[in-house]
Amino acid sequence: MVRTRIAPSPTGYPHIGTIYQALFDWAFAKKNNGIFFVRIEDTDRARLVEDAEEKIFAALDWFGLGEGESPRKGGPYEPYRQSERLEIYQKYAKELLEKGGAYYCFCSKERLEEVHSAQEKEHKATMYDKHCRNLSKDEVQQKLKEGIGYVIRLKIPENTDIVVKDEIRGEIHFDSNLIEDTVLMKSDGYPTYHLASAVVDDHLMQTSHLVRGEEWLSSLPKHWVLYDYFGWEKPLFFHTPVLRNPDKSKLSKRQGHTNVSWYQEEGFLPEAILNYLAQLSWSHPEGKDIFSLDEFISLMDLKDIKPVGPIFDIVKLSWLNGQYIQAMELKALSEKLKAFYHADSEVLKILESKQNNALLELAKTRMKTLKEFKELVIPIKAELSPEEKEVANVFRQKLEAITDWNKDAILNVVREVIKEKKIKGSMLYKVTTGYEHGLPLPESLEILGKEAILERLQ
RNA sequence: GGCGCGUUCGUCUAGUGGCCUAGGACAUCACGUUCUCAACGUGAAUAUCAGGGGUUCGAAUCCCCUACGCGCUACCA
Repeated sequence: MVRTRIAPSPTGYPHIGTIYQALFDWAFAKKNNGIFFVRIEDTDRARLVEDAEEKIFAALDWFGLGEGESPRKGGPYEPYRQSERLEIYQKYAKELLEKGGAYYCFCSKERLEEVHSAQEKEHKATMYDKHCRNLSKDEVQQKLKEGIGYVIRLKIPENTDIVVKDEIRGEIHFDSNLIEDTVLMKSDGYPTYHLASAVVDDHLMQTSHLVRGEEWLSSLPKHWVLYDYFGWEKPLFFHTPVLRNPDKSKLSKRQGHTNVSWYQEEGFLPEAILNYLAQLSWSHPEGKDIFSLDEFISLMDLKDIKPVGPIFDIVKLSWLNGQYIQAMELKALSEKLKAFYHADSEVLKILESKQNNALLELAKTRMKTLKEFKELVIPIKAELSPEEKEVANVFRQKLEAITDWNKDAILNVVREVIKEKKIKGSMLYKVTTGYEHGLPLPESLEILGKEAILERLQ
């Protein structure tokens, strides 16, 4: 049984990188008739954002990446929210303590800082010096009795070569002496990612293929050791590359757009974004750039993901989005636009008018995002120069003289004015729409009607 | 500093020892169409396959070194 998951932490609003992960998880589960589930990792109480969880699910729904099991849907491995699973982690931490795979650590923050700065001075790896690793049972009992705060740390074996396997990159070796005895249980009683997510929950929830960001690769040896201590079978690990800014750093708000909400506000289509994301580190066997989700599901495989961090190219995404818009049925496009402009009565009025379809047909190839629709159909008042005013006047008079209002007659007028006034076509657009370019004048003027146009040219 | 991962046109990529004098897509430029802008069509330019050593009759493809980029180096995930 294939079981994949995303495990977002509600410390911020939905990130495009989370969707990128979810896409591969979701598609792979679909492909294998498996389950894609969502677990909420809310163990970092300090950074918790109240409505973040709700927003994550809303984003998943918007993209159509629905999950089989989650806090909102329930499932056989409930609960799916880590803050509700505390006893479970405590139980396993205790088990590990008994097995000798972990130990109590009573070191103060101050002591840890001293150790780190001393190590830094000597240019050594900064890591816990295992000070509490060999405390005797009595010493531990004594300190516990005294009520000294503690954390539980993982006991990494010494002097061994830890060989882990990432399904995308192959075997990777780590010197165990360079792996820190990491904290498993914090002093507040909450577990860290290493204990809770990577190991206990993914084992208990039967994750078969674990897809996560490359930033976790460095801690894979810790998870490996943990699985071995518990004697559990490991999932297959796939570390996906991180999405990057144009300067190659990790995709950030400063340089790129990380929030899903930004893409929604700009009028990108979820299916186009998914298509873009899919072809970033995976490529269609026939070299296609545009392919459906179904096609992706049937052709993709997690091991075909490339380990190279791609730069997020908003220009190519825009092109793809434009292609999707062009390929849409008018009716579907109209619905999308209505939803997008639900709060904009001016645009809504046009979308609900009789001329809607004719206008959409003209607009279709001229917008890369839904947001660009508005300037194609809603004119603005632009400051006109004396020359432009004169052109507007002539244009108006000639249009007024048309008796049979149709695009051919309008086109004739357009040609005449351009010739007589020796102007470029763009000036005519400016005097009628406020923009230097827009929907073809003959067709759009015919659709809008003589009255409306004459009034606009006043 | 240490450890790990990575490196093919500006960008996303194809490529797994001979089909590669490296293919496609976006972007760029030109031409066609034309009432503007797009769309569409045609074409052009852009990569000594990070650099250097090997292995081989033959390497973008295998090995080693170096450089560079990125990630990790928290009682965050």
